[in-house]
Amino acid sequence: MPTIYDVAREAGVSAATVSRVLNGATTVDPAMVARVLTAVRELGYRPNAVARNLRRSRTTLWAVIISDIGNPFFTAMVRGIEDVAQREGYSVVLCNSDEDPVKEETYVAAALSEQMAGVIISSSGSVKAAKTLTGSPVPVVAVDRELPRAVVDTVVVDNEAGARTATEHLLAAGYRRVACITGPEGVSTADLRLRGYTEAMRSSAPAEPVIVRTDFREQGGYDAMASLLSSPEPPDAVFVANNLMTVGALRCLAEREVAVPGRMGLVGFDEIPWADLVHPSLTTVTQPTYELGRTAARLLVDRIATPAAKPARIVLSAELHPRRSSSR
Amino acid sequence: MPTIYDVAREAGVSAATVSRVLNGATTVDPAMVARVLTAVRELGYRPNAVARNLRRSRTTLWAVIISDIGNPFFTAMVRGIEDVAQREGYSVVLCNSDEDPVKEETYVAAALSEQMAGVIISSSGSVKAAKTLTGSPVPVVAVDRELPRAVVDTVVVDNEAGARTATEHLLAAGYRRVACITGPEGVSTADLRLRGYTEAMRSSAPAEPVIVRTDFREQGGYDAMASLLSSPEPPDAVFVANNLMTVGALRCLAEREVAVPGRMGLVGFDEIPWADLVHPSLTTVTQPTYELGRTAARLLVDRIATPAAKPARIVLSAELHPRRSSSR
DNA sequence: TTCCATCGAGAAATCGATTGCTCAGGTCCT
DNA sequence: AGGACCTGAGCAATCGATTTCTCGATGGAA
Repeated sequence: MPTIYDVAREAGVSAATVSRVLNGATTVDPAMVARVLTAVRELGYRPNAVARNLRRSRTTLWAVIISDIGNPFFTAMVRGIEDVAQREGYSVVLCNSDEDPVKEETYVAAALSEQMAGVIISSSGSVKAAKTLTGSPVPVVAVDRELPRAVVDTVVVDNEAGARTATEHLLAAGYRRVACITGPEGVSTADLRLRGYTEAMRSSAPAEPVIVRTDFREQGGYDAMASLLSSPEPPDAVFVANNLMTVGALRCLAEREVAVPGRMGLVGFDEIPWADLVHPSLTTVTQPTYELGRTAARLLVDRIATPAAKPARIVLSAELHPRRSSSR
Repeated sequence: MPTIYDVAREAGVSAATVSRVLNGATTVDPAMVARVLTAVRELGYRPNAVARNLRRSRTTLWAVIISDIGNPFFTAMVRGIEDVAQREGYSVVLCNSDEDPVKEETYVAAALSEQMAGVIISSSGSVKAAKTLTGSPVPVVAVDRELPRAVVDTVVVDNEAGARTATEHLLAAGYRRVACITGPEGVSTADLRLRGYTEAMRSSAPAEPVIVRTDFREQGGYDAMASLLSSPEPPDAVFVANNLMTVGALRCLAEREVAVPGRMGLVGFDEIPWADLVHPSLTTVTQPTYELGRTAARLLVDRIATPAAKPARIVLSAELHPRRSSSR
């Protein structure tokens, strides 16, 4: 791989001039510019970004730390982030923490070591990772999930309201014993969606709340639904706090031939791809996923520009999409 | 951010010793090791990976360039790659080319500039990107799709055989006018699956092959199916060459209330999440997705170890999963 | 013609970590 | 006791690009 010195020699100029041609471009004689560009082309020179980053002590990489790359919700969000990043001249490095706090900490450490220009994170709950981030000078934006015990730029949806609406929707449809399947404690979306559910139940439900906590995965939803079904007094409807768990729950119901929505009503949080094509079509609370990503990216751009600004907090709204699975 | 010199001063040793403590660990007095580690902890020192990479002239990052991050097939594959990478001490940088050759070229250029340790790519067809890669010293592995006009380590499934099986399955079920919806010319999976279909039609079909080319997206599948339906002599079955297009096709059929499998048989290539829960459940040709990723990652590890070895070519097999959408 | 301002380009320092080389001090053998 | 050898740690070069400083050349004004 040729270096800037090879180019300089080939063009008969100094390395400084080559650098100026490729970056500043000001104050360089057009004839030299031409010579340099020719040399660059002939040698197939490609600047060493590592050396540049070291000298400039900054990079053009963003670390985006999400908790499940298999979840279409996150990948849609990432698209929103990417589109902004690209326009602003940044590249996105996607890190998949897999809902594992230890992996999350590893990725955070790597992002800092690699001198990333910024971090966008959807926390899987590691307080240590959060502390490391806030204790460092790197700009951070929390998206979808709050960063535990930290005050940073944040973009979320109104999880509580969304969950309340979903639960009330089930109650209004005539379901009585509405249960809730939610995610791990300490993950803000799990806790807030649970709170929305509990509130709705408190204020208007004829039955006590029934809560199952599990991970945010398909298998978790399956298992949770199985345990609900085998309880002495099974619910007649369930509000499920994320998309993959909803699919798991539905699969469980399908396997056991429990009629949905006849014997069991179902509402899920998050968009589910082809939710309209499954049988029955799924009622969901959808979020402006792409917008969530875009907004987070914009906040990060602002934060990089003015590191001292007061942290922003943006709450987008979630919307109920009634379909078959909740209609009695 | 403290540097290695700050640590050295704090511990009363030279920077070289700090480096040796944190890396080599050989030939350092235990007392000094302790002093250094204490200083590291107290200062919250975190080695600057950029500087290290420059000095070592190598990194521990892999660029994984895929063509659609929204496609669950790719994300599953990425998991396989990640698991191997993690075990081998590499981090994975995911790059989403979005089926856009220009974006692909940009990412390839970035990977080279950033001195990535290796590249795993599922080409969206850019010959230029392929040339750049093979003309560079960086280890490359092609996965899922061949790298155009290049001889590199490759992991694919037997697309031709899979497509042939799928088509023969439809013919055996009694469908006559079987059409094919496939992806862009120049993308190996699109071309090979088409060839498998054509072979099956040649050898045993009562009707002429009907082919629609589109992109590998859901909307593309939708549009392709719409155009097939509005042709003077619509097919009675369709083989669709990837998962997202299959979903698009199914949505089109559902909207127009074309009975599947009654009036139209359907088989798709690639795993489709909850293919068993949609209505009707979808017959698919599935690939060992995770294994594809793992194998590619292993090849990359080998290639990095022995750059001069002869390129390997591994073909895994795809398997037909008959479900409702193709049963007459 | 001389002097000053301006412009353009090179020399060299720099970013932070790694590593080859060197050398001091101690051990062991003869 | 003297010399060979080994251990452990520091000095300084190095990776490749950027950027400050410096200086020569040019042009315009007096």
